[in-house]
Amino acid sequence: MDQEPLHRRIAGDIERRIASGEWRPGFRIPTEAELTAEYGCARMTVSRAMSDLSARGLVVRRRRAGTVVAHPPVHSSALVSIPGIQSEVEGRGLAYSHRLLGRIVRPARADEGLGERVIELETLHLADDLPFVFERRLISLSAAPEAEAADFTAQPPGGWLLAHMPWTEAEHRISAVGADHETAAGLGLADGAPCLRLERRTWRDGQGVTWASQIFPGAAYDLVARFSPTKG
Amino acid sequence: MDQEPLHRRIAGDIERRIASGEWRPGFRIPTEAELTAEYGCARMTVSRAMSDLSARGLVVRRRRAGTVVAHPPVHSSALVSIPGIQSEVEGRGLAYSHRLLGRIVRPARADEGLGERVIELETLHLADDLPFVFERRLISLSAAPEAEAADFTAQPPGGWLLAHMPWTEAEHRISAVGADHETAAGLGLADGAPCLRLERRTWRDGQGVTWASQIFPGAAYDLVARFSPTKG
DNA sequence: GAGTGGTCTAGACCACAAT
DNA sequence: TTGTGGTCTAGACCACTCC
Repeated sequence: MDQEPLHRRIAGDIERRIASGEWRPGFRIPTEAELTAEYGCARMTVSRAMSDLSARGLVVRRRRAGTVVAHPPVHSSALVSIPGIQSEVEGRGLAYSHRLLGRIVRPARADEGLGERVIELETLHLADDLPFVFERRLISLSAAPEAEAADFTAQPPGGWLLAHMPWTEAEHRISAVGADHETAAGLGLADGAPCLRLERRTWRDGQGVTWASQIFPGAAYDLVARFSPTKG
Repeated sequence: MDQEPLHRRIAGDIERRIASGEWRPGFRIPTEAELTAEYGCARMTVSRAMSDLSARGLVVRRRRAGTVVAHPPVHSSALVSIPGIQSEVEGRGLAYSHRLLGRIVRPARADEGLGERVIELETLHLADDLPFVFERRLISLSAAPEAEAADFTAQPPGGWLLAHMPWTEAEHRISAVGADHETAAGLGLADGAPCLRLERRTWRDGQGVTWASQIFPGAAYDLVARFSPTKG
């Protein structure tokens, strides 16, 4: 009967009226006192429902002014799923494999933000033995000294890092580039073919751990982002 | 002194210990009862702090088992900011303008999911009078009949829609493409130059409203996504 | 069975902003 | 001034699930 908590029922009722267009952006929602009376519950229960809606950006609450339905964002944000390559490949029902193309250890440049020494790796990721992603990666040996002894032919760098150095902060940059000669050769494309580049930087406790540039053939790959203000 | 609510101070304290690595993934956090004693407050206050952390994915809570620090996601998601072009341009301190290059009204194709008739628009967006984005857009005249009479030379289609048909659901697709001849001409690029394509579909209450394909010069544009499990 | 989180109550005081 | 949300209390009962 009563599985759904009351605060979620209240939030859901309001959400439905917003989604259906019955309550348009700018519409002033009943006050907590009114909703408390309507549902016959304590004010804190209504308050929790409204706080949840507010946290999800569906409504805007201001003291004295009351609660109004939010306007859809001009600068909208959407959750984009940043794929782990291996799980991405396997999720498509293909066999994942990888080849380590290059590995050197060298001093880090100051602008790399990765400490004193880095290991520099080039990896080709394959799906059913066909090239899928060309990856260049730097790993900070200050942050992850164990990386110097790791066998990156057995485990790709991304997987190794996930297991050994979980990050606490990440930044991704998505851009379009033409494949340079080396990348084009690795992926079997024409020089200059449009590719999606995903750059990823991660930190652990403020210290730079790794930088990676992953290049996907443009024709074969999409990032999809969904945003639904009414569905979290 | 006491501006910060107690529940946020509690959440912040815990967050800091997770971010610093003091409490690693899997670590079992003190129970609500223990935290209640530690902070000398009511249990609901602690509960709210922990619920917030849980909603943000920093911790996982299970009855009887207690609350543990969450493992970082394998398949991570990040919030990517999807720009409104005008605000993007103005945010860079440049002057925004636009030119309507084409406009026709025609029957919709079934696979477009936009009702019976659509208006098809081609718009060039400029920053300081230099081409910045080439946009192709379809607007459903079933969902937005007023669009047929709108003056899209005065207001760009995106801005008009935001004002007249706020969406409730959106999907974005990010990919890399080579500029076709028309796009290249519009943006002043060589044919086939790598570009970032942002496709956007929006719905209002389940009904398709618009589809847009916005093409950014690859060299001039990045989408940035940040993810920080410790900072929301 | 007992420890844990999930929800809810019926109050209270305070901060803020519109009037 | 006063209406509104923001926070907090000190309890309570319940639902899980591990032991």
